[in-house]
This record gives sequence, C-alpha cells and structure tokens, in this order.
Amino acid sequence: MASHSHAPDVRAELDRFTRACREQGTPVTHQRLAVYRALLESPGHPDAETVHRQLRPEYPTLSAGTVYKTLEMLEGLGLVKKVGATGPSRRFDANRHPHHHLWCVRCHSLTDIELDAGRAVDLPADLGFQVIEYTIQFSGVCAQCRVRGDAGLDPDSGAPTAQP
Amino acid sequence: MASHSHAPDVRAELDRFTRACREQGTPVTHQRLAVYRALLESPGHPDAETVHRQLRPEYPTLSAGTVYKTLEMLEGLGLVKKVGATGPSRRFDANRHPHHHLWCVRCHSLTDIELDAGRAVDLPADLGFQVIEYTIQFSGVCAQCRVRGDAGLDPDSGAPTAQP
DNA sequence: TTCCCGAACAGGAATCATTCTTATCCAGGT
DNA sequence: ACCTGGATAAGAATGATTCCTGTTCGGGAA
Repeated sequence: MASHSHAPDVRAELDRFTRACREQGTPVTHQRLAVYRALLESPGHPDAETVHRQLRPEYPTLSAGTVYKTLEMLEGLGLVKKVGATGPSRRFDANRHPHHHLWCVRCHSLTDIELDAGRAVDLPADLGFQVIEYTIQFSGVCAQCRVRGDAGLDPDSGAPTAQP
Repeated sequence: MASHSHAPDVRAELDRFTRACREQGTPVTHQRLAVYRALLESPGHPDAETVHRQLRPEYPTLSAGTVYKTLEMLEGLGLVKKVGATGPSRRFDANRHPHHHLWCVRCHSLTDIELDAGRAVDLPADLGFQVIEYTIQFSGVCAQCRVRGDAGLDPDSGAPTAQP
C-alpha cells in the first residue's frame, strides 16, 4: 500500500529457510513454513498473536506456543528480527534488507523504508562499541493520519497527547 | 568518555515537572516526584519494576500501579519516552536531549549517545510522513562485553538474561 | 492554620502476552 | 513402510501491566 513496499520473493526465502534447516539438521515442518510465509506476506510487522490468527483458518490446530517458538527460531537463523516497538506486544520483521522504520504516533502503524544506503552513520571509535547494524526510527505522523487531519501536531511539543 | 554526558539537572527537571503539573491542575505528589527523580538519576533505561524496586526502601508503600501510572503520565507531559526495547518489559527514558541508543545484543544494556549530527537525516518528501524526531538504534556488542568475551548481565535491571 | 473535596494512592484482583510442561505426533533417514 | 528424536498441541504457569475499590492526601478556601 504505502510507497515502496519491497515485496520479498517468498518462494526464494522459504527455500533459504529450508536449506538453513537442513544444514543444521532441524526438521522443516508445515508449521514453521507457514509461520515464516505468513510473516513474509505481511505488509506490516505483525506480533505473534496476529500471525497465529492469520494462520488459524488454514491450520486450525496450530498452537500459539509453536508460533512463538518458530519466531524465536527464525530470529536465531537471522531470517527475522524483533523490532523494538513501544506497544504491548513484540513485533517481528522478515525484511532482511537494511531498512528503517516510520512509526506513526497517531495510528501506531510501523512502516518500512529503505533509504539510500550511500551514507553510513559512524560512531566515535573510542566508545569501543562494535556495531552490527543500525536502524533509524522516525517518529511522526503518517500520510494517512495527516490527511485525516486530526489537529495539527506541532513538532516542538514532541508529545503525542494520545489521551482517549 | 566522549560525548556520553549523562548528568541531567535533576532539580531543574523536577521544577519543570512541578510547573507542568500546576499548569494543568494536576496534583504534585511525593510519589510522582520520586518516580521522576528515580528515572532522572538512573544511568540506563530502567523498566517500571526497576524503578519500583529502587524506590521501595525510601517509600515502602509505593505501589506498582502508581509507578506505571506515573510513567505514563510523564510520557503524556513529554518528559519521558518509552524506548522500543526487544526485551520482556518496557523501558523508559528521561533524557530529553535528542540522542541515540546503543543496544548490546549480549548483555541487553541500552546506552544513550549524543551524536552531534549537524546534518539531519532526511526523508523523501513524497512519503508525506511528518517527522517529529528520529532515533538511531545501533545494535552490536558493547565495550564491556567485548572485553569480557562472553555473555553478561543486564546492568540496569540486574536480571540475568536468558542463558544460565 | 484547619477543613474539605476530588483526584491520587495502596493493595490486590484481573487481564494480556509469553513461556513452560507433558503427552502425542510427524519429518526424514533407514 | 518403519523408527526415533525432535516438534507439536493444549493448556497450565509465569511475568508484565492494567483495572478496581476503599482510603488517603494535596492544595485551594475559610
């Protein structure tokens, strides 16, 4: 929907997953494939419960525990990442391209964005921190919420004032 | 220790808080001041339970609910922010200077860093996203864990992480 | 200062997300 | 098709957070 939805090659990713499992002797089960596929096909960054709910029609006996365990296992393989959301439940991200996040303080949507990676952000070396990767989280108001136009939010306040 | 200045003027912040409360007719209670002070004095980004534990000796009757409510109220005032951590509990940040985060994937410490980035990171205008602020989260291994060479403990909560 | 009122508080129950436990079940090799 | 170890389903247990209720207290008025 949003501007640059980078559609992942689902089949290729599932193949990669299958290979990774085989390599380390881990069984490739329907459930695991289903969970990973659901995540790959999700436009946003669903939490475990959302994945579970999405799959229930197709796999009526799929248990929540399996979803949680599979997501953790996928994270261990480096195929998905937890994204640090401020909401009540953890969200997962199967987009393996380096990318950043747009967090709408109004509707709590979380959208991927791929900025031109030409410029890297560097850290002072004296910190001794070894960077594996970095993600920029932009907080603000998404296009839809701006169009919808509830009160103009002034950037100085910084406070969402999301009181119902 | 480079740009890692971590000394908010506690008294000034508490004054600001008091004024903000008075302005909107909200009572300034000992509990609220204590919670905010605890957060201002915490080097890291404690979760609600850590704040509660820290304050219990001084305020033996302070209840967890009050800590949660106060943190939420402080967020509403724009004085603290939730930080999107991937751990089990939410963490809070009373550092109101624009800053970024170093997340250690080993010990789960979360450290502030102020990159004097003269240049802002820009977003393509056609996204229609109105940025209020942005935070860069660097994931990697902190200096202590690199020296230690293995998994450590979370310096904020003191809770052992995952592995025995 | 003391009195009063409404909002905040403590304590604990309830809810939500996540992890753990245990008795089956199945993927993949033989 | 048969075995077997790891995976699964179901639900109990845990942990974090929110909700509820009777009591207490901040701070304006007398």
